[in-house]
Amino acid sequence: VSDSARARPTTLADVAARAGVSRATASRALAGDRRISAATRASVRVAAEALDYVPNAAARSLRARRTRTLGLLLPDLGDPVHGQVAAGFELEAAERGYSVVFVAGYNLPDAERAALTLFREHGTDGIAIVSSVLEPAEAVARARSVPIVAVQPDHDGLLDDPAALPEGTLRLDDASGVEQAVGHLLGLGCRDILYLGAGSRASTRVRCRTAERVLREEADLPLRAHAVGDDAWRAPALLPAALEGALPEAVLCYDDKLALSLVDGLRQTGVRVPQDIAVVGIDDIPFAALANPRLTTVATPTHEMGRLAARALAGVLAGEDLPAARTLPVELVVRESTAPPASREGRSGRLAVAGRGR
Amino acid sequence: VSDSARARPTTLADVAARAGVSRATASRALAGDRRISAATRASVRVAAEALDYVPNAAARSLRARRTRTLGLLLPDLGDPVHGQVAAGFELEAAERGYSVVFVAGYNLPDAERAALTLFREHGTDGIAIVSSVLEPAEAVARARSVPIVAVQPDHDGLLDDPAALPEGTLRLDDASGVEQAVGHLLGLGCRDILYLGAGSRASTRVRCRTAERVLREEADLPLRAHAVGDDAWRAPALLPAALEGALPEAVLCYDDKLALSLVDGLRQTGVRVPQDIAVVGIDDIPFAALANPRLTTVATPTHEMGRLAARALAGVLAGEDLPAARTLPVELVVRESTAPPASREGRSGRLAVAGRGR
DNA sequence: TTGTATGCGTTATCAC
DNA sequence: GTGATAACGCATACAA
Repeated sequence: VSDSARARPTTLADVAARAGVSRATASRALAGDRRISAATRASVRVAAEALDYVPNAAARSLRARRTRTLGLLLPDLGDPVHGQVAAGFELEAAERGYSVVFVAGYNLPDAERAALTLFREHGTDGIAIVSSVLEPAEAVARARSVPIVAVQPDHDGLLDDPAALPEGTLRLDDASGVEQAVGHLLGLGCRDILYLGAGSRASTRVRCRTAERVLREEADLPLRAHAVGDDAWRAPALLPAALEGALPEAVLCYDDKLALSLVDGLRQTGVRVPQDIAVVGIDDIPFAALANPRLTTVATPTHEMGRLAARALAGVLAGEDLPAARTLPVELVVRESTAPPASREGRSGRLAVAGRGR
Repeated sequence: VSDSARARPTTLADVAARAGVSRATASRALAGDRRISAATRASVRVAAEALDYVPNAAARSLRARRTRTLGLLLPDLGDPVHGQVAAGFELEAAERGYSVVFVAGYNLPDAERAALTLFREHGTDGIAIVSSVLEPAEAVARARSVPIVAVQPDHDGLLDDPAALPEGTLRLDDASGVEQAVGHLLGLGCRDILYLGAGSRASTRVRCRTAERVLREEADLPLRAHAVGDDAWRAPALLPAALEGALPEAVLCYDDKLALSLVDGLRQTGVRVPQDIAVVGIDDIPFAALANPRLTTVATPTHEMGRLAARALAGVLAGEDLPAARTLPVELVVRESTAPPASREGRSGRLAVAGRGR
């Protein structure tokens, strides 16, 4: 923190002076403008180097009317899934010369609105919203004609019309994931299946519906369902109670966090997975593969989804069209937490054992 | 994306015109300047509201020479620990009216340098660097007199002079954590202890040294040590080999990721934790508590550390002094992955059983 | 190929 | 209490 360091930062004018050219020429030279002679370009570059010149982004943005900045709104940076999306987004953005402003919205509509306003202030050239609870129409309106892509949206309208997604939307093939999971359980011979949801927003309800439909169509069986709070996974001991007393043969959980927590809660009550009950998660976070038993789950390309979001925005800003809404494939990974109920004669555990399957 | 939306955004001049005042007055009114009459302030506010005015951050920054933006440099947004730090940082920053630009540096010196240059371009008012491999002196120099705090630094100089940390540095009490962990293992009766490091940067070596010292001082025992790559935790099956053939009584791992992965790898080879070997991690990520066996680990206040970093920067920008380097307390959480070797008569497993303790 | 001049939207300095 | 005006640092339309 020396005095000289505190001095006024070097500007383009300084560089121009040192190179003996006008500011305009210096500007063009540093931009690599082919109209400037190679010799001049080189000397300007040398001067800039010597003075340790770094352009002022604010001034550039003000003049150029673009910031080379992207905004990313997501529920929570600390969440393993969203962290992964964020990492992919930042990586792709950086590779394309964009920096990223992150805002956490915690699934709060007002926080999300505030984030979009913040992006407007900062003049972000593009916006990605992950798992947003705002209706797409509102989000687009608030983006003020700045390109926006929705990643795995979670607004209520999803329930009414899942197909009506704006351009640029990126989502996981939840339906396929749930189908694969339920199909797997059915193949194992499970008939009494429960869906354990987290929260009551659209995404969990859509998954529940899909599970219900698949179970009905493929086996003419009813689905049991129960929902716990968004943070219920933090209290594993309370989770077995969500199984409604009667232990199902299998549980499909909203995500891996919940599944891993449920497995732990069950262990506390003496219920063994998969011997007494099968558990499936969704996401395939790294710890799903390290759990004991290793978790059977639906692998989702979260990092890639982040990259694709940034790539789509960079594409638009490079003059391309925003790609049509896209659904990314997911794949069931069968591990140890699921097994045929055949192996479950003499199930143990404090919970009552009662099949509700027909 | 209507044409009207694409139109030039409303500026302060528009607001001023609508309110029938000058731009200067409008600016002051919106800033809540007490010299402007309450009536005028109100009418300007109404006009701004009506026109949906949002100030232009670039223009403001250019003129005001501050951006109300903070830069956060960390190794990887997708990592559970750093994600937690990032979440805390963003939360505290937002509460204090700062937005955050994130850059991932992946422990690459050049990437970290580039990030600091980026922050300079953007004129961030403050900078936090998490787990940076740059020497503090270089980081401070590159910050160009912008306040900078180092969170849990990881530069090589740490090895020579752990005490020489610049103001504002925030770090975990690694020494205490390792002491508690080793003390716990010693108390359990473990004599043959191995430290399993990740990578070869300073932080893991410091932990190794501390473990060595504690073991020597408290029990006059030698420490075995082995290091695997930064990403070795992704391949659990390969980890047991790092135990050097002879199964130690206990393993202290660089972090929870590695510990959980090791436990999984051991399970594949038929070695039971904690019956055959005790495993301790560091961090207490959420999944440490959900593992089977639940992981004994050193809990670190990662989210809080992020908050403190943002708070320190906001404090400096509000005129306070940068707080002195601070070491945050950590606490051992004893769970299921550690047990007395007494219970280990007849250890099983494919690995040779050979104590090297005296 | 290079230079001159202007304006981006805001805040701050001065005057009234 | 309010208004005119300058300046922040850069990119670009226009001139040469």
